[in-house]
Parts: sequence; C-alpha cells; structure tokens
Amino acid sequence: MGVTIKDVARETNLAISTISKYLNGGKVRKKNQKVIEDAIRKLNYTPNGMARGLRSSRTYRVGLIMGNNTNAHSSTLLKEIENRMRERGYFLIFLNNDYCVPRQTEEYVDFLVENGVDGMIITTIGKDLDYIRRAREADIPVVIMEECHTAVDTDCVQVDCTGGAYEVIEHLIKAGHRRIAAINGMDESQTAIERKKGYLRVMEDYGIPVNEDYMIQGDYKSESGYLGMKELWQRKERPTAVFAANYNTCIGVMEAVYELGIKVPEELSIVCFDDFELSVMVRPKLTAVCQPLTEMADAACELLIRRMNGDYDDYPRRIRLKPECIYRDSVLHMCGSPSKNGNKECRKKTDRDCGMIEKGK
Amino acid sequence: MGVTIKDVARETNLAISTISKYLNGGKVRKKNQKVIEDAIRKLNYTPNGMARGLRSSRTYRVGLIMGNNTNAHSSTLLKEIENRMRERGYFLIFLNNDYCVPRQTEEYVDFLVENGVDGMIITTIGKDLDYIRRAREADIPVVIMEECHTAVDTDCVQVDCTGGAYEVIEHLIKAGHRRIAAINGMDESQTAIERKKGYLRVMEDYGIPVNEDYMIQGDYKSESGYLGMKELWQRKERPTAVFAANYNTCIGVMEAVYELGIKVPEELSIVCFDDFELSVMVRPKLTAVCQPLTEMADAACELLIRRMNGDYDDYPRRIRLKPECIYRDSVLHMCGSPSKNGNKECRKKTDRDCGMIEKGK
DNA sequence: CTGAAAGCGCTAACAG
DNA sequence: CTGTTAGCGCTTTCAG
Repeated sequence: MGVTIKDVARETNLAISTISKYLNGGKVRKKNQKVIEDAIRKLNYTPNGMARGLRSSRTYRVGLIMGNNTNAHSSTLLKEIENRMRERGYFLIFLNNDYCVPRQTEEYVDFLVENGVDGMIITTIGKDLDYIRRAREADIPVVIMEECHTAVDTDCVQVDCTGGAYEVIEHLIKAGHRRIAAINGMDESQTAIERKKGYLRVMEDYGIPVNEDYMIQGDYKSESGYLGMKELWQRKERPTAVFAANYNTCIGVMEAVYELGIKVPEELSIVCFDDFELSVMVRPKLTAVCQPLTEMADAACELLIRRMNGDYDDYPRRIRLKPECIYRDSVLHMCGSPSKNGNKECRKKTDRDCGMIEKGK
Repeated sequence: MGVTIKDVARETNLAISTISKYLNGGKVRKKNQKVIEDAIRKLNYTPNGMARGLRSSRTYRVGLIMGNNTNAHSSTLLKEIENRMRERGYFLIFLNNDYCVPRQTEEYVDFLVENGVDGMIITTIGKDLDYIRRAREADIPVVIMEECHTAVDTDCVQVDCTGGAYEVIEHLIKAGHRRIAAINGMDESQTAIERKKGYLRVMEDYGIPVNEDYMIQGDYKSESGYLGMKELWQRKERPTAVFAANYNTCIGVMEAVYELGIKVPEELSIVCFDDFELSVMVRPKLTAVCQPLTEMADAACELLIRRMNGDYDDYPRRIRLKPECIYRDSVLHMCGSPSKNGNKECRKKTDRDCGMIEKGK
C-alpha cells in the first residue's frame, strides 16, 4: 500500500481527477491511457477501497446472511454466490445465522446497514421483517433467498416448494402408496408451509384422506426427523412411505431407520425434499427433490446487482424456480397391489411406467 | 445512515474530537459521557466504518481464504471462524479457493491486501508463498491454517497429521492387518505428506514391508478415491484394509466399494482421515481420525487477533493440535488368523483387547 | 479534559 | 478532454 492516486498523477504529469476518471471507466486521450497504465504498473498502484467507499458511498461489499450447515445446500449456495459476486468485483461478507434464527438475522442486517454494504442477500424466517424495511430506508437493496415472505414486498428468489413436494409425493401415490407420512418443517418457514401444502394438495387431488397420525410436526433439524420416524413406527398401522421435508430431517429419518432395522424400500419408502450430494454413500439411493441451487444463486446475484445499480423497474420481483425430482431406489413400487382407486397393474417396475393411476377422482 | 459524528457534536455542544475520543475509549468528563450516550441513542448514530478505516487504516475486516466443500470440515471451520471474529467485532470476508488452488489463493491474498483487511486466515498448498511475504510487507498479519509450510516463517495452526495417521493405521495392524493400502493426497500438500509419513512410520515400526502396489497417488478428491479403490481391487493379492487420506477420498472409496459389492469390513477394512458428520448414514460406521476443528478455528482466531493488536512476541508461532481416533465398525479384527509376526490370539474382538502384537521387532 | 484544524485517498462538480 | 477544488466522516496532533 502507500502508493496513491497522487503518485500516479505525479508520475504521469496529469491531474488526479484525470486518473480517477480513467480508473472509473471515463474517456481519456489514447496517449494518456497508455501513460496512465504504465505508471500504474510501474508504481504498482491499487485504489484504496476505503477512500473510494467513503467518497462515493459505494463499498463494493455485499452481505450474505444464511445458515452454513454441513450439506450441499448451504455450501453450494455460499460458493456460487461468493464466486459470482467476486467476478463482479464485490466482496462477500458472510454472516451465519444458523437455522435462520430471526433475532440473529435482525442483528446482522442492522450490523451490515450500519457498517455499509451496497446490498445483501439473506435467508430468514419469521414474520417480523422490520429490519428489511430499515435496510430499505438506508437505501440498501435486499434480496431474500428461499424464504419469501408475503408480509413484506421485497425482491426474492424462491423455489416452487409446493410443486416439488407435490411431484415427489405423486410419485409415491403412483407407485401405489396410500399411507404416506410427512415430517414437516416449522410453521414460521414459508418453504415448510409450501412443502406441506404440496403434500395436502396431491393427497386431495388423488382423493386420499389425510391421516393426522401421519403428519409430524418437525423443525427442519435432524432430531425432529429421528424422533418423528420413531413415533411413526409405533403407529398401529404403520405408514408405507414417508416424506422428509428437508435434508436434515431426512438424515434423522435415516438414522431412525437404521436403528430400527427398517428395510428400505421393502418396508418403508422414503422421499426427501433436498438432494444429497453424498447420495452415493446412502443406501438405498434416495428419491429426492433437487433444488436448482446454482440458478438460485445466479438469480439472487443478478437481481441484487441490478438493484445496486439503481434499476428498480420490476420491483418487487418474485422469482420462482422449479425444482427437479430425481427418482432413485428408495421407493417401492407396489403397483398391482389392491388399491381403492382401481389402478391397473404395472407392466414394469420403472418410474415412468408405473404411473397408472389417473389423476383426480 | 446519514447521521454523523458532527450531528452528535452539535446535539451535545461538544467538539467533534471529544466525541471521537470517547468513542475510541478515551477519557471524558462523567457528565459529558452521559450527554454523549444520550445523543447517540437519540440520533441513532453509528460510526461510519469507511471513514474510520480511511483515517486509522484499521478496517475491522479480516479475510478468510479456504475451500468450501460439502463436508463438516469446511463448514465447521467457516462457521466457527465467522462466529469468533464477529464476537470480536470483525467482519469476515470470505473467499473460496476451492481445493486450495495456489493461483487462486495468490490472487485473493493480493486482492485483500489491496483492499485493506486487518488480517487474514488462509489455507493453501504449494511452495511459492511470495504472496504471504507481500502481505507481510503491507503489514497485514497472516495465519495459515492446516497446511503449514516450512518454506516460510509464518504463524500457523496445524494438526498432527502424522500422529493421527499413525494411530489409526496402528489400529489396523493391531487388528491383524498386514496388507494395508493407502490412497494418499498430492505431494504439494503438507498434510498429505504428513499423513503418508504416518503410514510409513507405523509400517516401519511394526516391521511390515511397504508394498508399492498398495500406495496409490491421489489428490484428496473423491474421484481419486474411487479410481484408487478400483485399481487396488484388481491386484492379484488384494489389500485387507485401506487408509483414505481425507474425507473426499473416502467418499470415493465408498462409492467404489458399493459398486464392486465389497463387504465392509468382512472383505475390506476402511479407515479414514477426517470424520464424517454424516457417519450415521454410512454403513458400516467408519473408524476415522477426527480433527479438532473448533480448536483449530479458535487457535487461528486468537493468534490472528493478537497479531492484529501488534503482539508479535512469539512470532512465528506454530501451533500443533492433536487429532483423535474414533473407533467404529469398519475394521475387521483378524486376530487369531495366521500372521508372519507371530502375534497371539485375540481373547475378544474389541478394539482394546486386540492389541496383541508387540511393537517393533 | 476539550477544541480547532489538518488531512487520510478518492470522486464529482465545475470551469477551462 | 483535462485541471482545480471541495469535501466524504473520521482520527489525531497540538494548543488552550
């Protein structure tokens, strides 16, 4: 450090402002351009971010507030966002709010507002989103990722969780399952609400009554999956399939399944919202809803960058991405077994050919 | 934003410099202290980090350059470091250098130096560590985590990888294994070198000749574990045990194991450097070397903070932490089986009681 | 203990 | 297109 724009000006016999202008993409005489470039290289000059930020009130820093758990979900999002932002010349300031704890989130948002970032991407739950408004008032754009709240008009990037849950549970139904349990997430989470809604809708569409005994209130953490699964297995009439509302829940389910010695998929089929990078280690391989993580990161970054550049044309924007179901080996195809819906027999035991049930009643 | 120290000065009828002094822990008349506090609260004033940084050349930002892969190793370190630094009032600027790619690391270090951080924690491999010197010259303390290079005198926090590998492989030997394969990391990595050294030492100490056919050159990535395992299984004389040099290598090994239908531990015992948070999902549960991640993060942060405060008393400091072996179910105890080393029979098939071989010849 | 003043490195009018 | 100039908000001498 130590070499400033002043030194470059002296070296080139140009005015400070000319250098500054050039540095910021302004037009300069061709000859001067070369002179400046040379001087910069020679002196090994780099602009001082602080001074720049102080003056222009642009910091080139963006905040990212999200959980950072040991799963592909967290690490992929973080990695992708960091990468994109750096490419665009922004620093990423990372703050971990664990499981989206609202109080932490609020503290961090205020922290970032006070300390000056150009924008932020956050994941959060809960309804009290005053802190989002505070950021807005400080003119700092915020993009909410994953958990989009209807309570606040904000830009957000979310996944069609309802659709994803619907599809993967429809897969169970088409495979002949009726006693389908769900271990859900907490009610403060929009994604959890949506996933549950997906469950309820598909059950309704196929005319399968929802058994409250099969609806477990979880909290997206593995313990709730573990306990939930144990509970389910004590029902007089056990479910033949279970839907785990997220990655961690599924981990817990698997743990219980191993402990209880349940055979998957023979005794129990499992589907999960969130895909496993480690799917290779898990037997049987799980049928799961895979979220478009890269696209989410992409979309959030692009949107935030546009806002930071003052482009608010389409504000507030709600981007909804489609997840993808990946069919693997954790679902037993019971086609051919008796069914109230009168579905015909399966010809083959593949995913595609098992869709014998007509939708609706 | 918008409210500055000037406003506080006006509100209190004090000089700007007095406010500043108070804010920085200087002494002020008791009465004034209260007045200032009140004004700050009333105006909701918060210091502008940029201006502060520009003037004092302290940024309260620290950089963290490390890979961010989907495993407990990465996510735990990141989480712990972020947490500690925030508690101490520092922002964490995170940069992902994937698998410690030296060129990326260099770019990022320079980037941080240019943009002003108070210090940084990095993980990196390779010998060319000029960029560390550059940071030093810019008076920015650097703590290297994990990969400590003898090539440069720097503060570092590392794990006794040699010892960890030694211990877990000794466990194999005591269980009666002789044909022990190792899938190693790349030669640019100090930790990989150490782990290999642990293997070689324990083999030497127990007088077991090293079979070059069982030494696989990997690169800490899962594919090298996968390919390595497949290769090993084609040897005319197959190994009875394999040591995976890190988490990802082990993932690859498991993948191959599943694909080849190898029974663990009956046909092959597996031990791994790095523990699995998901161990619960992996059958059998793996015997592994568990690194003290929290302590690493702790130590790195404490050391860096001391350096940032100008305390260089014990520079350069090399902190070496001890890992812990966790014995689970992936090792077959073959005690009682024929052995060239004349070890006696096992009484029980537990870890503790199986150590029948006398150390050394 | 308090206040006045200088200036950190840079950008953005504005005048030439 | 280039140069002059006035600060951004704060810390830090140095007098008072």
